[in-house]
Amino acid sequence: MTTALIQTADGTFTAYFSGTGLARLDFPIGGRVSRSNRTGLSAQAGAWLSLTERALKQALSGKSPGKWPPLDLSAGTEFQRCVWNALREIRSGQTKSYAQVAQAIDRPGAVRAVGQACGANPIPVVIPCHRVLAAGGKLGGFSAGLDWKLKLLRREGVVPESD
DNA sequence: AGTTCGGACCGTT
DNA sequence: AACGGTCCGAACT
Repeated sequence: MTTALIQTADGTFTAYFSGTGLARLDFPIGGRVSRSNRTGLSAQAGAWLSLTERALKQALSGKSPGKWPPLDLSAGTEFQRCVWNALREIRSGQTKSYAQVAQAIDRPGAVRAVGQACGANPIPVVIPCHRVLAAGGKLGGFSAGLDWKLKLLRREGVVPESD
């Protein structure tokens, strides 16, 4: 896997590319300053990086991200990939509850497992785990920090209920 | 209305 | 066997 840094107004993300596509995206980690490094990438990875960079910046500003590179979700279990695919169908500005997602993948009752799967999502923002709220439109949790979840949602025009 | 509590549910480690 | 990014109903303020 090759890694590459992506600078945005919100910090420096880290992207991981396998031979199949974008496999992982990390939120900025505090305090390190480095510049995007494109050297040493295969032509294909370079192209994917360009796509990722452009789409990520669009997504972060609440606009339509356009085309993402192919995603490599092979690290996940079958159930997790199922959930992640369902998440990708939630458009910007829309939200679903964990129960609704469970419903959508035809496993009502697997509500908590869905929560787990969301937390295991390797490609946040691209796979919009932040658009999944708790019942009643309440914020729910977020492994990368609730501040991120709020920030992303508000840029898409979503205002969660306060409990 | 709001709050707390308890149990049921299911995939992962 | 234990833990979640949950949910719902019951039983209280």
